Amino acid sequence: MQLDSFFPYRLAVASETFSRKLTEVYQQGFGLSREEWRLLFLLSNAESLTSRELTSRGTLDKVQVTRAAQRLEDKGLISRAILDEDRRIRVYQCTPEGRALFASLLPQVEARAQAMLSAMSDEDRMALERGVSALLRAATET
Amino acid sequence: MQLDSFFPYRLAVASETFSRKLTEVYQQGFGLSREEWRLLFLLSNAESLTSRELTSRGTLDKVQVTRAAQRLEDKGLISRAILDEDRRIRVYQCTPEGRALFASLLPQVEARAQAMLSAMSDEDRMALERGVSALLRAATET
DNA sequence: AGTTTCTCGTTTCAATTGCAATGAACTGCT
DNA sequence: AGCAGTTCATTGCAATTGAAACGAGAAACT
Repeated sequence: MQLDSFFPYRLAVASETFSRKLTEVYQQGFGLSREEWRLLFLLSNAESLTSRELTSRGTLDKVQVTRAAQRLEDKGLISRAILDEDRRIRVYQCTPEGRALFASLLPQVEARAQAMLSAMSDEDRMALERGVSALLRAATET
Repeated sequence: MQLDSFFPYRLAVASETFSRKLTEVYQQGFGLSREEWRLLFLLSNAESLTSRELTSRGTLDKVQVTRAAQRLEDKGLISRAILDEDRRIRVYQCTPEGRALFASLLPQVEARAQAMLSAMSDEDRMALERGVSALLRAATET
């Protein structure tokens, strides 16, 4: 068995290199980590989200949310408040700066992704899309 | 734009969860990290490999190789020697214990992977295989 | 009301990682 | 042979991460 013909390995490498090229964009663009990027992504869509919602929607546990949110707040990209009904829970919200940054960053990230995907044939791209969707289902259920 | 319809995100999540389920096997089986697993994989195929070859073949840089090899050596799974022709370079080799462990671990890892993949239809699985191969090419070239 | 139990977010501490610096060993040039 | 530059692996240090512990707040039970 060769390592580079071992499917799990190729999947990991493919995903890592793809991901890394995208990370470069928001990393160099504003020093955002992947966790911060994900939170900003989620928050820029919604009016506001609680810590609870952030941990359930994304793939981040509560510690990661705390830390990523802390940094985003330090950078002035999101705001953090205490929920009145339950004073344990935090409510996060994008600041205008956060929304502006995300709005300028998203097209760049998408462009970078497109650049790689458009190096593939239409059939390959469709196969990838289909395969990943199926894998996502299978891996989370199994 | 929804995060969970954003392809790069779904790819990352799919790959992470898939990878994590495999990691559990050699993690619980013998406390191996992914880097250690990869090195063991490479070394169990070859008679011996130099540090130089390990860094070029795998996705690990020289620091990661040094550290993963250090741990594998501590566990008695590989041996480390100095190359005569060039005394800077290390030659790594699986010990019998290392080979035995790998031989018992690989089927388990493969079984785990198969369990997830067989939850997919044949068409989806083929699409995934094809898509990932194409992505691997595209992402490394672009 | 008071006490226990549970659910949060945050903190703490140890382990891991990434990057730059170090030192050993080789190469090429004079 | 001797020196300058290069290529290795390793190490030191700061930043990141993960897991357990913590403390505040809510819920449940008496």
